[in-house]
Amino acid sequence: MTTPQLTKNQSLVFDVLEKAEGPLSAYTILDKLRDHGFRAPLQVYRALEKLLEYGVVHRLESINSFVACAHPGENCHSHGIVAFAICESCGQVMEFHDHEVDHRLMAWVRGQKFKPEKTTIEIRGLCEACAA
Amino acid sequence: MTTPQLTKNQSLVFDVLEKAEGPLSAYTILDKLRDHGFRAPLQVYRALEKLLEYGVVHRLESINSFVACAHPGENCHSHGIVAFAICESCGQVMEFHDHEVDHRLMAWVRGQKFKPEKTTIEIRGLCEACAA
DNA sequence: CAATTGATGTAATAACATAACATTTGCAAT
DNA sequence: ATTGCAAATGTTATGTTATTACATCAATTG
Repeated sequence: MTTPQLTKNQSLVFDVLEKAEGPLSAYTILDKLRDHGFRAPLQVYRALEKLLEYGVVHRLESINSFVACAHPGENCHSHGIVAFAICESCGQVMEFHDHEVDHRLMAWVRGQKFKPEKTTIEIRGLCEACAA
Repeated sequence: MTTPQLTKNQSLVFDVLEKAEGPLSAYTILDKLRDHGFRAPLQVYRALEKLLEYGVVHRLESINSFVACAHPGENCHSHGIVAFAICESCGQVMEFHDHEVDHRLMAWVRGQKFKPEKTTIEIRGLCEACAA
């Protein structure tokens, strides 16, 4: 499954996220795109919806923000569950994957006959630089 | 660390959550407590803040809702990372703990010298009954 | 060209959360 | 008992995040 050609709005939103230092809220993205004609939140949310679907952007549930996938070119959906470490001081996000974690979680849900659709793993804390 | 005596508002909020079938939003809790004199969101959020601190209530980040801890009497904070399976159809929540998952995640953050404060693991999908 | 589909534009509103400030309550120290 | 403090509460207003509803536009296809 490859990423389709992005539309104009999708490209604009994606570019903003890619150039950002860290995660951005939808409204922050909106503000950054006012000059490009964006006027309403929905323009951002609709683009984000597609970008999430394509796996090129992640949503950070615990901080209501969005971040470009750390694996440009690859399809993140194929890496198993994505985990994030989010620095509460500087906002920097580290993305990682751990197959053993995936395996344990999936073993648990299988035991419950639970059918997983979307899994969130987010660790909030302080990055090395900020903890010092 | 034992749970202190709850205040009036804290007790009211906690009782609502305990009697609920599943997670509730802060505003749903507010509505259920109008008869008991609640008028403003802050009354709910302030109580929730304490209940979260005491570990008797959990916040589900991915659905902006709150749920009573599944281990009444025990202190949930001592169980390590709490994970949730949330049924998107019926809203039911299952709470579980997996020490191996904790171990893997903590090993990863240690490697990054990241200092974790709060970790979220939420699996959304369909429970056995709803998947049928 | 008509019909369908997906993308976009716009306004309004819903849902979630906090800031700021005033007041009250519980309780320890004197 | 009274003072002083910390925690809890009450209230209004506002800030932030997300969606509904409806109109329009563009590309594709039968």
